[in-house]
Amino acid sequence: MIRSEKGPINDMIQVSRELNPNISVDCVVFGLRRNSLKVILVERSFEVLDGEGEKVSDYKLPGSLVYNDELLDQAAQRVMRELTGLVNIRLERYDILDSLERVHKHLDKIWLESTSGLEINRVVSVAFFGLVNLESDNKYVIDKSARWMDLEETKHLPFDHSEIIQRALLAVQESIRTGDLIFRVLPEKFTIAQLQRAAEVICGVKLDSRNFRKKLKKINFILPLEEKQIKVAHKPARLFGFDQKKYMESKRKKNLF
Amino acid sequence: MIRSEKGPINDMIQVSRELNPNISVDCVVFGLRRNSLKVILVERSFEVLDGEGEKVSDYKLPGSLVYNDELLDQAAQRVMRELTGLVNIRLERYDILDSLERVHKHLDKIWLESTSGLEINRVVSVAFFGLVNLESDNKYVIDKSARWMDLEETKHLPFDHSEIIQRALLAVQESIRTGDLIFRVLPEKFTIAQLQRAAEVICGVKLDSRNFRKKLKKINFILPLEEKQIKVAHKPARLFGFDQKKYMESKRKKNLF
DNA sequence: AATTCTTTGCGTAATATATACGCTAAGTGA
DNA sequence: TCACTTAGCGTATATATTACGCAAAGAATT
Repeated sequence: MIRSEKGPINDMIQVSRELNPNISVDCVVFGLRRNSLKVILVERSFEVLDGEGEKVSDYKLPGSLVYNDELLDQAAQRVMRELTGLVNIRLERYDILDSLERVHKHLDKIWLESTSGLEINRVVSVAFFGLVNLESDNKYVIDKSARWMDLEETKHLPFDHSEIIQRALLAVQESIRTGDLIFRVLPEKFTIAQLQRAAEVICGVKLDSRNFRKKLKKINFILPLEEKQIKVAHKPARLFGFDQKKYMESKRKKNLF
Repeated sequence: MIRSEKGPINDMIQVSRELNPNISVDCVVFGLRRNSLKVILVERSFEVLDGEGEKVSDYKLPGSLVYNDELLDQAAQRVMRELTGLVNIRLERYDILDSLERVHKHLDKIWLESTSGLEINRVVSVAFFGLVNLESDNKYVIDKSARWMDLEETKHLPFDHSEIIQRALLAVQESIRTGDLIFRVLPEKFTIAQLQRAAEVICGVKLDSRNFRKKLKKINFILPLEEKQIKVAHKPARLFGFDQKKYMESKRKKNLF
């Protein structure tokens, strides 16, 4: 029926572990560049052996069925490791996809069945998002079969993956506003301008640097350090740090009505 | 092994539909009373037939495995209909429970297996919350095997249901702040005081009525009507309405940084 | 009919937060 | 030394938030 050329999922089936045919995870990992947002996709390249031997080669989100003895978070980490080579990306659940027509395209169904070795009838997928900085020291070099893709190139993906990405972007933007997500794409010591640029690119807005600075000064989990930038062709900026503990405390307070 | 006395889940298995042994839903439906919040639980009453024939009778959240041809939202509605008699409760997903130890108590496992007729190894559960007004005209009369329970009585439930309820309460409070949830527990035409009391009970706070009124006046999807209360032993209050369309529009705008 | 009671609903003043934008300071590189 | 760029402070204005005083409107009571 199908022959997988370098089917990534085939490689990850280990003896004595059972994939659950009903539960999967999909990961939407955004990569921040200076002026754009990328998303990581993996190649799906296979040949349909019935009929005319149609060759298919396209890209999809990294995802997989979940092992029966595996937590969803673990499955998401495994997917990233096995399909892209990235480890320890912080991932968060933001959605559950349960439509009965998720695997409605014939090609998608036979691909899934052949790579898993299971009969697939119903797959409920848990969606995760993540965010990394592609300009940082950690270069996030990924496997050959994976690619950092422009968001514009993700309009026509297999399954419901285009839709998943759209919703992930909204979830990331929301987390930037209210959470600590933005500090994950900053170096440990960062300048206010770096923080601002990251927020601007991810949320697609332009902010006034003077007011932005003012606002940050009264956030108590962003602490000014004694260090400054060096060797920059302008006034060197002060470096700041993110205080995890104080962040956790300030999270508790909620403004009700 | 087990004999179910009036096992509610037994009654709902229909011919020709298959329950999926890996996916379940659990529903946390809060009921608003004048001064307290209740939550709906269903009776679990059965007799273990091995050993000493231990009798068990306790309460749990309404929940069920999901049919293979059923959406999660449909499953949640079915659960409420079949286990409590309530229909058309608005329910929202707020969590996924995937721990491997969810069904760690022996009693819970044999109960689940006997009522479903399936071997249970791994159940990932999707949690829903809902909110209804128990003081409204619609009395929300529920089946005999279900009960509106005080939150304080839900500390030691089977499975991980106590924890699920705690998290549901936080999700409801958050939705009250930002969403339209509160309008579902109000009559179509309501006074500002009614809205305030609902918010106070659900969120557990006390608010200044004069400032509360001021705040609501500039929310453009809460429209003042020409009607007033009658036959109340005090100055009659103006009635207000909720404008779904305007609410949807105002939802789009987000304040970024 | 006058009085009392309760809740509505407007107003005001003090304080805090947000926004727009001017201007100087501090480095590197020419 | 000068030009250039970004950092970082200040100020003025508008908008929100909070605390609280008080009159108005109906029903119930006297």
